[in-house]
Amino acid sequence: MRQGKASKATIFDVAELAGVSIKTVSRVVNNEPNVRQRTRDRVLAAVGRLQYKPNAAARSLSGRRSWIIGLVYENPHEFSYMKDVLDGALSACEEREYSLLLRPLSLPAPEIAGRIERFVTQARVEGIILPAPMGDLPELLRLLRKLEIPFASITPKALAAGQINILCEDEQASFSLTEFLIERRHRAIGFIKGSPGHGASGKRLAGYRRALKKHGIGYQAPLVRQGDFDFDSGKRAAGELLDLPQAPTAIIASNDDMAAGALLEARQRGLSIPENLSVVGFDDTPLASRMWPPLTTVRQPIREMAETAAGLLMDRLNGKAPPLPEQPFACEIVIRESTT
Amino acid sequence: MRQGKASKATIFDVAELAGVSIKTVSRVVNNEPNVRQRTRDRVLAAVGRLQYKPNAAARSLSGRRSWIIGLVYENPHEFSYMKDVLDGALSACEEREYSLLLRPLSLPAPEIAGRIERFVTQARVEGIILPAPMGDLPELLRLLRKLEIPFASITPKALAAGQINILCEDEQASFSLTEFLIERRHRAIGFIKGSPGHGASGKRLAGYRRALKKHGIGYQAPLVRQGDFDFDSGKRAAGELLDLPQAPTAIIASNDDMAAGALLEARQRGLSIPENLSVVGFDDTPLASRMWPPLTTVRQPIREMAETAAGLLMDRLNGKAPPLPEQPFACEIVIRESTT
DNA sequence: ATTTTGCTTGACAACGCTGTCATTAAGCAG
DNA sequence: CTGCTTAATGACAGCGTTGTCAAGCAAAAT
Repeated sequence: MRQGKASKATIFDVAELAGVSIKTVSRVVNNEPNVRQRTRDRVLAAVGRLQYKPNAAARSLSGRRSWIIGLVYENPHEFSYMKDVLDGALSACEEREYSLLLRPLSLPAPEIAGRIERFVTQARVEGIILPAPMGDLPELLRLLRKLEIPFASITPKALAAGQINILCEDEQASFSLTEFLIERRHRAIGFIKGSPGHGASGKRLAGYRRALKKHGIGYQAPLVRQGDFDFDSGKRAAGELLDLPQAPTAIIASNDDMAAGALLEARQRGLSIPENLSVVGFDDTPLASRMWPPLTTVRQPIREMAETAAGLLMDRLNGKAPPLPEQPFACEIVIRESTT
Repeated sequence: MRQGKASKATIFDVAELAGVSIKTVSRVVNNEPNVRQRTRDRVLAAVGRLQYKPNAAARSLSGRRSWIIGLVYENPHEFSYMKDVLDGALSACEEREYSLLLRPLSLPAPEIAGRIERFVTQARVEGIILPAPMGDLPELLRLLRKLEIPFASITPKALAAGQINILCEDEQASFSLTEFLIERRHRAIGFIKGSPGHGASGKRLAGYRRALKKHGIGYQAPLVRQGDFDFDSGKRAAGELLDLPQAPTAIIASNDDMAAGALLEARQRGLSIPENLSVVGFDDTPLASRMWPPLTTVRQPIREMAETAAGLLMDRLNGKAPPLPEQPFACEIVIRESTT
């Protein structure tokens, strides 16, 4: 079946109407230099009249560019983080007239190499965006370097210099969040870690430890529990914390979903929040503001970060000097009713 | 900047290695008939040895096909519905080696025509998937027909015959949900409608009315309130219902987000759920199972529906007789603790 | 044995654009 | 003016496929 009727005009039609060669049309359309203003106007007028749109396939074939970038992500149950990434990336792409192709992965993915390679190869993707936690997979990074395909990673873990890497102040945010609780007189503060492989997990724990240290509170291993960013793991970890002989008066969960789980566990034990237990999360997902009580959490400007990452990547693909090193994006504590 | 190193072999290389013409290679690669088995094997072997991948751009240009379909959606705050749609569509595309391009819209979109037309035209999209509520916009449907671009719509509102239209039993589901409450001895049942433009809104209300009628309960206009599928609107509408001289003992919200809003409003008035008020929603979003109390709601097989829609669309694009008319996908009531 | 038919295969021209390089027009110093 | 440099334009060859059509060839029919 043929494509829709729209856009039949080719570069030849435009050239003819404007009375120039197709190459000149090409120059104008691609904003190349060395075209007289008068000529440019004439061509532009013809383009407008004929509703000319360059044929992407021809352009790719001839220019050996696909004008496509890929977004490789772990497909999570709770999608709000990825929604923001998606929005940001899409908006950057639209601005630059790139297309965005998606490739969800389920980690751990044994066939990850094959899937990615096929993706890059088949779709002729020019570059790849790696939202957390993809940038934390050394294996994946190695593969992309081998394939010689540029990428931009969004992760709190710093990459090698020269790489496009959007950082977030995860450590600082966690520090602030912990300090916030300490200021509210909490001394026994439980911490639920995220998945081991995620850079954010380590950073968030580090911030917690730094805050404890600053305020002279001893680090107690039993107060730190392993989670995996999932609701159920949060519930379970909270249960372990509350079973402790000296149960914490506050719990920091490494994301909102686990915080919600912790909340449920606490409630099932008859504790009321925040009177008996304060709970905080990370990410400020829609869930955080809709549960009861609404969750104190940390918001990251994910959308902006993704937009920036995608933008930098495309600029680099186009040979523009990437004004790369920016300072990390700031997080913001959102105080709600789950904390005293 | 050039693309990665992967895949440099062209159809010529394969042809040479296999000792056949490029056309024969093309035939084999595209699974066309009339190639001797021996020849086919020889070509396939060459393809394997050279790691040959057809160049998508050349293929599109020559074949006048883009192998791309588009997903046009309203970008909602709560993305869980779209996540399922995305998963389903992506999986169907991967199976058929199509690419999926996204185009989020914010309704009402005055420039919708332009954005869609540019999308179709620029990306050379062959067909479009319309998740709810896009299929409910007559203006959009008209535009697509004008553009002569095939589409598949997911909506409870039936389209003209012959169109690809994945239906859901919204009406029936709402009926069952209402009946479920009636069986639990509720007589004054409030209903919070969804956005007026959405087909699902009408269907869900219709199911509610049918159930009331069947059980001899009079329809009372004040018990039905307008919402817009958003948390805040649910909270507000619930407030109106609870202000009624004869407040309902149960509230049906047309989606989970509004149900969460209703729950909050009720709680702020000191009502306990479900003892003083039962609340139900639609969609079974992650939110529903994470809030307190967990929400009784209705689950639709969105992922499967989207996968089917995308599959049918691509099959039709490829001239396959679309085994179109299936029966609607069944919904399932998920009973949790928000109802007595 | 000869013709017909249908399956295999190949030659070659598109497809619509960009890259390269040659050509022309314009600007400018001498 | 003239010659020289540079900006503006055009001619044309790809880019890697698929579509069309003709040719080859073996099996079936006469």
